[in-house]
Parts: sequence; C-alpha cells; structure tokens
Amino acid sequence: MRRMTARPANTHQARLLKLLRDGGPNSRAQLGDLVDLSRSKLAVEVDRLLETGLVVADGLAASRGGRRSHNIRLNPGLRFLGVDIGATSVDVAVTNAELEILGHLNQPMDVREGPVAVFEQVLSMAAKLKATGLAEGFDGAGIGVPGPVRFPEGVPVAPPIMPGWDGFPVREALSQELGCPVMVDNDVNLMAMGEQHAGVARSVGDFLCVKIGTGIGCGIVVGGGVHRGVTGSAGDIGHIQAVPDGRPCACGNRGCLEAHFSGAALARDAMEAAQQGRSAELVGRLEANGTLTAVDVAAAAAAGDATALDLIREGGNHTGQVIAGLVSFFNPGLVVIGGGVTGLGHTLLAAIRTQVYRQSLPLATGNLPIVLGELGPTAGVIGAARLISDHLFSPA
Amino acid sequence: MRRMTARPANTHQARLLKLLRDGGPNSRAQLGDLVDLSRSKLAVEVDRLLETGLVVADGLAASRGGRRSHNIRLNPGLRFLGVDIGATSVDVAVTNAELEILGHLNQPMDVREGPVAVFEQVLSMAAKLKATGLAEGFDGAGIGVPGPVRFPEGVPVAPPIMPGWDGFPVREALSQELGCPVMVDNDVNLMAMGEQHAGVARSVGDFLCVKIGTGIGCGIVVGGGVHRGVTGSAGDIGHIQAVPDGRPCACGNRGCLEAHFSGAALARDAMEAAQQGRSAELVGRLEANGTLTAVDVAAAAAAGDATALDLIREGGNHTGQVIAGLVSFFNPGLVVIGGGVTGLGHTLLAAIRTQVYRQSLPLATGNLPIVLGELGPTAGVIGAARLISDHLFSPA
DNA sequence: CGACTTCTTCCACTCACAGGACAAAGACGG
DNA sequence: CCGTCTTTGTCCTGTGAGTGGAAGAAGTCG
Repeated sequence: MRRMTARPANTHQARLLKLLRDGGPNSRAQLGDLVDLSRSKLAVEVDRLLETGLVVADGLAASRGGRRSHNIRLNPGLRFLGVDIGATSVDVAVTNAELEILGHLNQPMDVREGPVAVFEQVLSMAAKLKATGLAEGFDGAGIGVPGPVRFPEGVPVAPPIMPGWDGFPVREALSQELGCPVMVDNDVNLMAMGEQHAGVARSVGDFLCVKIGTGIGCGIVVGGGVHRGVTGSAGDIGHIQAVPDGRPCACGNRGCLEAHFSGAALARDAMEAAQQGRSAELVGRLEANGTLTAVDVAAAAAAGDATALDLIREGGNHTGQVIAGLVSFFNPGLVVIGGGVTGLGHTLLAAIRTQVYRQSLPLATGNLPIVLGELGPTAGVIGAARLISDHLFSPA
Repeated sequence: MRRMTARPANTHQARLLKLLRDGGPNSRAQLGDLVDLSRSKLAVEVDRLLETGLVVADGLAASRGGRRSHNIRLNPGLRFLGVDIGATSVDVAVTNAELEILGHLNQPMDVREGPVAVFEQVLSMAAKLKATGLAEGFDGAGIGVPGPVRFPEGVPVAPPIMPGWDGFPVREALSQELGCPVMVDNDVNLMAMGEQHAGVARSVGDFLCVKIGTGIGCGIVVGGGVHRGVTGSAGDIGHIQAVPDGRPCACGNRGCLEAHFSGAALARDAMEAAQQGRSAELVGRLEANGTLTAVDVAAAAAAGDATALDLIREGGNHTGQVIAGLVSFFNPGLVVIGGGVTGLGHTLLAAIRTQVYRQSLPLATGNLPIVLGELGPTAGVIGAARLISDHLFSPA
C-alpha cells in the first residue's frame, strides 16, 4: 500500500481530522453540528479530504428521522508507530488513525546500550509487527526517550541516564529508516498525552502526570498542551530535594527525590532490607531470583509484608511532599500517577494523597483528584501516536 | 472629557492597538511593515480606529526617502487606573494608553481593614490623582489583591491574609464606583505582567516572577500569558515546605517557606536577634523606632552588620532551595525576584543564585538569568494597567 | 401512498482582502 | 528652480472564501 503523504490544507480540514480521530467515524451531518461551518463549506472540505485519501466514505449512518447521512471515517489503512523507550525496556505499538492499538510489543533493554543498538531493536520490533499483517508501512511515528529533548529538532540533549544519546539525531535517523515523518519527545510528556487522549485526563486542560519508573519525571499540561520549558527539561522533578542532607544522588547532590524513591532506589532498599533479614518475604524472593526489583517489593506488599509496605509508604511520603509543592505552585485540576511502579497501587497512592492533602492549601486541593493512570504501559505508545498525529493533522 | 467605550472590532484592530501601546506612536507606513496586511486593508482599519477615537493622527513622520507618512498614536486622552493592594500598603497610579505612569500615590494600609475601608482609600487616592489634572475620568482600571482570585468574575476566593474579602465582588463594585471596565487579578501576577511589559522580562515567553513581600508568591508566565491555575491559586509558593519540621506557620503546617523567610518573618527574626543583643546595629534601630521591619534589616545589612547579613543569607538559602525545585520543574527562561524586600538586594540575590545553580540540573540553569525586578513598586500598577488594556484592546 | 423530515448539492450573493494603477508629497541632483 | 526618482496614500477591480436559500434526493411515519 502506498503511504499517505497528504496533509490537511487548512484549519477546517485539520479540525475535521482531529474530530474523526478523537470521536471515531461520524456522519457528515453530525460533523456539521460539531464544526461551525455552513453545509456547503463542509461538503467542499470533506470532498477534498476524500480526494486526498485521508478519509474514506463508509456506508450510511442511521437515520435521524429523515434521509440517512453518509458516514465518514479516517482511512482505515493509516498506520502510526508508537515507540516508548524506557530506561530498561522498549515498547513498540502499531495504531490506526484513531490511535487504537492494533499490536504491541515489549522488550527488556538497557538504553545505555546506545542509540544504534536500541534503534536496531526498535526496527526489528516494528518489522515483526508488520510481519503479522497489521501494517504494510507507517504513515508516521512518534518516539519517546527517557530524557530531555530539543523538541523542534527531535534531538536528546544532555540526558543523564542515557549517555551516548546526547545530540543523536533521533528524529532524522528514524525518519530515514522508516521512510515517514517522525516526532520525538520526552517519554513522560508522551505518557501525559496518552492519558489525555485515552485515559483519566480526558477533558482536563491543566494537569500533572507523574511517572515513577527507573527515575521520576512529570508531564505538565497547560491549557491542553504540553509544557516543555525553554530547554526541554521541564518536568524533571527527580532531582528536586526531598530530604535535606539525604542520600547522595548520581547527579552530585544529596537528598534528591529520585535517590530516595524510584524503581532503582526501591530495589536497592529492598536488597538492603533483605540482607539485614528484616523481611522474610523479601529474603525468599532474593534467594529465588538472585536479585530484587520494584516488582518484588510490590508482590511482597501485596502479600502483606510489613517491611515492603513501609518502604512504599516512605517513598510515597517523599513523593507526596514534592508533589504537594508542585500542586501549590501549579494548581492543576488533576494529578495522574503512572509508570512502572503503579503495581504498588493503592498503598503508594494513599501515601501520596495524605501528604498532598495535608501540605497544600485547601483551595488548591479542594477539588483535586489524585489518581492512578488508566493506561498502564500503553500510555506512552498511545501518547507517541498522538504526538505524530497531532503533527500530521495540522496544516503543513 | 467623554470616556471611550469603543473596542476594536476585529483582530487586526486589536493587533494595531497593541503595537501602538507597546511600541509607542508610529507612522502608517511602519505599521504596514509590522503587520502583514495590504496597504488598502491597513488604511481601512486605521480609518475605522480613527473614527472610534481610540487612536488619533499626530502630524507627519520623518521621511524615509520619499513622501512623508502620517503619524498615528493612541488617543493621548485615554487614562487607565492601576491599583495594587498589598498586605500593608496601597499603590494607585494613572497611566496613559501607552501604560506610562503619569501619577503615582502610595499609602500604608492594612488590607485586613476589609474591602469597604480599602475601597474608600483607593477611591480617594484616585480622586486626588484626578484633582491634579492628570485625568478627568478613567477608561479602565486594573486591580491587584494579595490573594487568589477567581479571574473571570474578578472575585477573591478564600484569601488567607485578607479575611473579609472572600467572595467580595471587587470587579463589580469598583466598576460601579469608577464607571469603567475593571479587571482583577492576584498582585503577583500583575507584577509579572508589569515586568513583562516594561521591565526585565520583555521578550521572554516563559518566566517566573517571585515576589517577596509580607508573604511570598510567584507569578507564572507560560507562552507569554499568565498561568492562574484551575482555582486561581497558582503561584502560591509561600506554603511549600522549605524546612522539614520547621517553624509553625499560620496555615497550620510546619516549615513553610513563608514562616522562615518573608517580610514578616524577617522582622520577627530581627526582633529576636535584637532582644538577644546579637546585633548592636539592630538594637540601636529597635530602640530608636520601638519596632523593627525588613527595611531595618536591609539598612543594617547595608551598614555591614553581620547578624543582619546572616538573616538575609539564610532566608535567601531557603528561598533559593524552593526556587531550585520550581526551576527543575518548570524550566523557565528567566527568574525575576521582586517585592518589598528587594532592598535586601544583592546579598539576597547571591544566596538565591547559589542555591539554584547548585541544586538544579545544568541543562535547566545553564542559561538561566536570575535577576532583580527593574520596576520596583511600579511593577504592580503597570501590570494592572496592562491587564485592563489587554482586555480593552481585544475584540469585544 | 402522501405528507413531513432530513440530508445533499447547486447557485447566487456577500464580504474580506490583495494587488495594481494612479495621484500626492517629498528627496535629490543638476 | 526643475525634472526625475522614491515613498506614501487612495481608488478600484478581481478573486477566493464562505453563507444561506432553493431544490432535489432519500427516508420515515401514519
């Protein structure tokens, strides 16, 4: 199949495409109700979109009491590739133009192996998805990396946990390999966009999305759009001081949030507790696997292990304290907690909530939901697909 | 003089008005270079603006090598009132349409006397300014209050330091009294707008403006616009925890930034130091005045008093620590420090800078200026004038 | 089967705007 | 002082976007 290179010619077409993406197939008549255009104008723009092949006619809609309207949908052959590169694993998914996931692969991998090795992996995963017949090619790809990105160019800048990626032309390289447009962003921002598109943050204009994985980051959505900051490092809350004169952190300071709570810190704490014999549950798991990760802590907590619960609670307290500050500062309408450690679930959430509700002022917390992300590991890839579709569904 | 009630009829007119406000009088020809409009279109819109009286012709411009162009300027009779209600004083200023201050009054006053008393004061100050012949009436007024505001309605909500103002219809009441449109905002947001319009933040799209007065607040500018948060309490950083288990704060928590550093806290610390005889300078000032304020500390520091300098440094450290967190989170392009205690000047600034540059990551601080505000006590009133002019110079 | 709805297309009309032609006003060299 | 060139302002017409009415197409419902 030939890939679509068409782009909407004007804002009306862009608007229609986004309506069809977010609301699914729709009849011409209903589209007319949604956009404020005359029937004639609407017909012209829809016809042009049909010509470009971006949308297709799709039978007749149910009658609303008179003549039946024709259905319109985004071309069902359109395919986006969503890539979410985490610190320790890679997610690749294929979506249709409505950003529904058609196929999804996950593979453990260390980003520190460098861009070349990771790209090889990503491309082979993409090829595997293609081989299942889900796609014959991609109309666009979004990719998230665990570090700051100079957004317009799609290039990571000074990423602490992924040395070797600094300045690597991710966007250009991937675009070359895949032969389609590519957009690059921080993985946390993509998670926020994912939850905004298809998760708990639908219809919220200002919210924070805290991702607790190997590190800790925060997606900031202001007025419906992601705030990236002047150098692309906005949301980098892992190195906010949570404990004065606390533990040393890889960044050179002491007491950073990330040093006290994150997937990595939690694993370290669990190892320590096990070695000191403070938890039979953790000792057992250490002996079984030879090492411990955040997943083990989650399992131990689920089994009622007091030490594991304490670790999670303490981490939640630290995280909650930092979030409380951000809530006072930013006054969001929603806080989403996500990332690899959501398995820690309600113990973590409860600790965070307690801190935030205690420390922030009532006006800011009064009507502030603090919830777990809804999409789990798919948030990132959906956000990635959303990123590239936002780009492609905008006038050239 | 009859007041202008006209508003721009379309975005082109709004654009022209803002250009004339921010860039001063200009020739028709130069305006043509600045806005991307055909000469015919420009002429039509300028003519319409002349008809409404919002702008006036103003002689001939210098020749650019051919026929001389006609100058256009905002009606020099337009008058805006800028009101900045602080915790302990009130500023009222009259500006022309270019937001230049024509007259400015400042009066000590406690907001806790309530809205009725404060309004009486404000109106009498406005009348005094009118009496000097600066204005015969006002075309609009902006007003800042030291607490959260439900912006669209112009009503304070749950303001901690100004009980009695909760829900008071500031906008409506003042509009009634003055007979002109009024907009209300948080005083810190107005300070940010002031520095953005005429101060250090010109041409910066994303910045933070930290105001240290009786309390501490922070104006947040994102993409050129003020971020107010979902309940209007964004920027309320005074109650972020700066010292775990620190001093008790009026809000019920412990260790809030405001409890450790602010005009009020500084005065208290100085009193304590004087009573313990730790500083001859402060003791002298206490005996002379019967009490001590932040101004005394500033004076003592300027005289080289070690205790005063220590107090300022310690406060700066706490403030800097909080700001460091915000910088990591928000990644601004500039941080402005302002408010009543700018008299503490470079001692304070140095302490803040040290903390921020030490604690935040290089990518965020690499090219981040941290500077004192340029406008001092006029930032608020200029911001207030800017607020209402933005409103009036937008299509109705 | 006929009256009423709803949807789509067609067409004439309005309106915003661009851009060229031309006149007005000044600069500048001779 | 005069002619030529440049810049500015005005007038006018062409074009393309967009609206809204009319009429036809397709259905529903009693």
